[in-house]
Amino acid sequence: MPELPEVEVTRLSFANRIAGARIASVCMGKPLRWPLQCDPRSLENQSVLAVRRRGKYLLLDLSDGVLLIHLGMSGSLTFGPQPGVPGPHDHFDMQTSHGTLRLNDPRRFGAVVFARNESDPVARKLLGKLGMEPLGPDFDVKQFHNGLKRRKAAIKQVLLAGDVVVGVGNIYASEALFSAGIRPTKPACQLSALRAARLHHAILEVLSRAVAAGGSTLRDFSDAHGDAGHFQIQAMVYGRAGQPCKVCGTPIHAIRQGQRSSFFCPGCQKP
DNA sequence: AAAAGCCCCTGGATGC
DNA sequence: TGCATCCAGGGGCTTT
Repeated sequence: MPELPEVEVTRLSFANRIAGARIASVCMGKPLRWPLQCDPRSLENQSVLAVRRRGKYLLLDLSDGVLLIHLGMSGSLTFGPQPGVPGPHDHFDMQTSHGTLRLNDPRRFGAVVFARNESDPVARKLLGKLGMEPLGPDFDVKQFHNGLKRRKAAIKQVLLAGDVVVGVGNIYASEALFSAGIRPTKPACQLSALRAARLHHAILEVLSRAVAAGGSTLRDFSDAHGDAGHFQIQAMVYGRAGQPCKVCGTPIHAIRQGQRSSFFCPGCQKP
C-alpha cells in the first residue's frame, strides 16, 4: 500500500496532533518484521516531540530516543481517541495523552524499531543507505543523473532500490517512467542527461501530486484519521495491461522485473 | 560494488 | 462450495 506519498500523508494526518503527547503504555501484538529493540515499558512517560519522515520510514522523535515506523506492504496507522480493543492485525498500540497510535498490518512486513538516536547502529542499518529525498531540497538533477550513470541495471529496478532516490515504489516507478517517456527496462546508465532530467521532473511531479491529492488512493489507502482519500489519482499505466494507452491508444504492456510487475506503453516509452 | 533471487506473511481474486 | 494457485503497494539478506 504505502509508497512515499501515502507515508507522507499519514505523517501529516497525525504529526501535529501527537506532538507533545506523553506515552502512557505500549501494547504489542504479533511479531512484526523486526523486534522493537527495547522493553515497551521503557517508552512509558516519554514524550513524542515530532514526527518526521525519511523515505518510507516515519521517525517519531521521543524525549529519549526515536521510533522508526515502516508500513511495509500492508500497514496503516491510525491516531485518535478510544479506538477500542486491538484487532487481530493490530500489532503496535501506543496509548498517549493525546490519543492512541495504532499500527494495523495484516502481512506484518512492517516494523516499529526503537533506537537511541539516528546514529545508533540500529537506525543506521535501516536509514544509512537511503538515497535522496525526492521532495526535499537535496533532490538535485545532476546528482540524480550521476547516480544513474553508475548503474547498469534496469532503470525501474534502480528506482525501486532506493539508494539513488527514496520513496518511489512499484506504482509510482511505472507512472513516473511513463510520464518521462522511458522504458522500465532501459539500463539506468544509458540515460542521457536530458532524459534523466525528464525523469527527475516526472518523479517530483508524480509524487507531489499524489501527496496533494491526499495519498494515491490508487487502491484503498486511508490516513491516520481512518479517512480514505477524497481524490483519485488516475494511473496512466499501472494495472492497465492490455488496455489502450490514454495518450496514444497502444495497448499497455505488463512485464516482470525482479519479481515485481512493471507496466509501460510501447508507443510512448522509448527503449 | 553491484546485480539477481529469496524470503518474510496474510488475504483477496481467480480458476478448476 | 471447496480447494489450489497466483498475486499484492517493500526491502533486507544471501549468493553470484
